[in-house]
Amino acid sequence: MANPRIPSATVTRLVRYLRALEDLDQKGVERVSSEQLAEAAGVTAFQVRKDLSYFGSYGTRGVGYAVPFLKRELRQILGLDRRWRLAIVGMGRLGQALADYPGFGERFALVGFFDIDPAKIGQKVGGGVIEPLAALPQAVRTRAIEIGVVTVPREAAQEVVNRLVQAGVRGILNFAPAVVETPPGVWVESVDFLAGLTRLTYFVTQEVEGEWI
Amino acid sequence: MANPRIPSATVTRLVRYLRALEDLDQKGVERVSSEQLAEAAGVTAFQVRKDLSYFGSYGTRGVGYAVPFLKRELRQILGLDRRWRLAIVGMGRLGQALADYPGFGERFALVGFFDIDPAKIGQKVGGGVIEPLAALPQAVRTRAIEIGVVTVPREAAQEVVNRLVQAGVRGILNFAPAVVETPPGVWVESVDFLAGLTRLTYFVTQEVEGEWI
DNA sequence: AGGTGTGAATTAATTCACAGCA
DNA sequence: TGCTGTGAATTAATTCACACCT
Repeated sequence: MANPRIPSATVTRLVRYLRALEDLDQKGVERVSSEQLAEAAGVTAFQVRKDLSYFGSYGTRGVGYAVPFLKRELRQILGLDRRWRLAIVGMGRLGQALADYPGFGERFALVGFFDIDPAKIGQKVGGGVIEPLAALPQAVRTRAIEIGVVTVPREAAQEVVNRLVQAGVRGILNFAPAVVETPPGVWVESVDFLAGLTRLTYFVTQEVEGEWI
Repeated sequence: MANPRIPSATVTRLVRYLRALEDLDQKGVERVSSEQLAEAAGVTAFQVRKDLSYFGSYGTRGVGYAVPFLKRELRQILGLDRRWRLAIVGMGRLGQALADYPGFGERFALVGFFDIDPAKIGQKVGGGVIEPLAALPQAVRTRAIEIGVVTVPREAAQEVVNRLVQAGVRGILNFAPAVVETPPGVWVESVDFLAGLTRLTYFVTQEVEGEWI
């Protein structure tokens, strides 16, 4: 029924299941089988059932899963049943793009925008104003910021992460192409498109050489 | 000596090793042990040695690895010993940010920028001009485009991937928060920051509840 | 009959221990 | 002596088969 130890790949797949369920829900579909959900998420039906079974029993035998119910359950499991408070550090092009990204709205509140460049301080972005990095510690406390989004250059990433950790955030979403360290209890997820692109060149190269599939 | 079957996690780590080696090389370091390289890449020394051993023997027992040599070897393994030709489809904010991203220069040539919005056609970006999507098939052929970068909204992603595949690209770097399908022989890597952010909320939530580490 | 939930079997990835070479 | 390279052991993840419920 509950959690012995969840494979982290399972968590990644839960996000896909949730997206598939949101699509289905929007189309008015009320029930899915593991087979259908698997199809929509691009995995196998075994995988779907096993993944869900780590967290509980959400389906009905002989019937399938109720879409709105499973959607709600997955949201809760993934911690999306509340609004997280985020700050972005590094208001270059990427930081600004994120500040204006429409997909944030519902589940995330962008409540801080920081940069070290004096020329940027005071500029308006998304729903706020760019502040100096020195204002971070107080902002994290007074605005209850839980997650820091790091969009600074590679060289500055670890230093910014340190400051965020010091200020008291619980998690970090790192966009810099760097391996950053955090103490236990502070989680990091990295989004690294250059690494993705390089994996791609590797696989394409292998395939071209035809040495193995 | 050579490849029985490479764990895909190994390929991901090779990218980190290469970055660490580039840092070390820049600092003028000429030799590293697996211990030092592991430290720099944030993994264990066992891992480094095992990962490298899938591809060959690059070190000297009792001494370590020669930095410039290993760097070159990893570049070759990862397919970075040549310049790849890319096109970006979807010239919204993210597409434009990528078009101007300085990190592309050396190993990637951006040779096409496409959008479906007539208002965008003809605008200048990065090193080129935005063209209509209808011009894609010919461009892929005449400019030998190998990789398509997809920066369109979620709903349009699969359709654009289909067109890129049809046009003849070998790999796709997908930024849309969607699971996209390709036929065998065409590789996809997805870069999905919303998925990353959701994994983060999951882990932080678990930690807060304190049920398991 | 139909489809979930899960223990067992299989396969994959990581960790370890140490032989082997400079 | 020191550090790599790798088979063997361990641990983790995936796949499967089927008992079980509606």
